[in-house]
Amino acid sequence: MEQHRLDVFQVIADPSRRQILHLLSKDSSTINSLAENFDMSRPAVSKHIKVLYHAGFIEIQDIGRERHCILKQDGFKELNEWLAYYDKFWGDKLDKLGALMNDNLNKK
Amino acid sequence: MEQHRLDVFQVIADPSRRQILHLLSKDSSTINSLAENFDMSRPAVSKHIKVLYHAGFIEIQDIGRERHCILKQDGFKELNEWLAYYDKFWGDKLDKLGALMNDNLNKK
DNA sequence: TTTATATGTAACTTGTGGGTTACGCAAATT
DNA sequence: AATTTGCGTAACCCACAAGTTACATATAAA
Repeated sequence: MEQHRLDVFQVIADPSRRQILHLLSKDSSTINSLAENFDMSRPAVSKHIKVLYHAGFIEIQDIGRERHCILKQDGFKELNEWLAYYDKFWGDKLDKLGALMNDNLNKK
Repeated sequence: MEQHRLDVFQVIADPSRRQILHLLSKDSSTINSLAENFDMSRPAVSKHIKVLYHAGFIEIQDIGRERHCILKQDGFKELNEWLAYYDKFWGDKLDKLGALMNDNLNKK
């Protein structure tokens, strides 16, 4: 039900959000317990959670009045694909260099 | 001589900058010829170039009055490392799931 | 040497993202 | 039933990033 699909690059641009992801990689936790790790207010964290959720970085399980945030892979995939394109670019560049060196070796 | 080391996440958060990187992956080019691909003014592109440069995404060769921009790997590395951490996270998670399934199989 | 080109930069404007406080509500606790 | 807890949201503020225009400079072309 994550409608708007935010720009994942924008989403991870914020250091606080990256730290939230890092915290959640250690242990999934609720919004309040996440907020304890920050200077900012609890509503601010709540906003970040909303953003992370809509970008597919976390999922949320409502347990009573608590919201448990759990890391989710979807958001990362888009980033991985973007980087893969450039990884390929660098790879190709190396290949071409290698081919060139081979050519030169064969010539003499 | 790239002094300040900008936050690479912030840097790639801008869609225009990502498009510049993409254009440069096709062909290295000057600032003016880059600007032709955009609606924004030439100075705006110039600024983006500066940002990309200081974050290690491009290098620049001055040829006469022209500045040739070439893709550079440094900036991407930091992103790769960040993502690698989470890739490992997902990998480990799968491993644990696999171990659990194995345990269950052995029990019966 | 005059003109055109390729660029950097300063000064300014503006939209918006990230913060706040104040409030409301439902689920627990007492 | 009253209170506390965990949370969402609305309304607001403000710094800043990203754009603009105007100007300066160095190189190339005429």
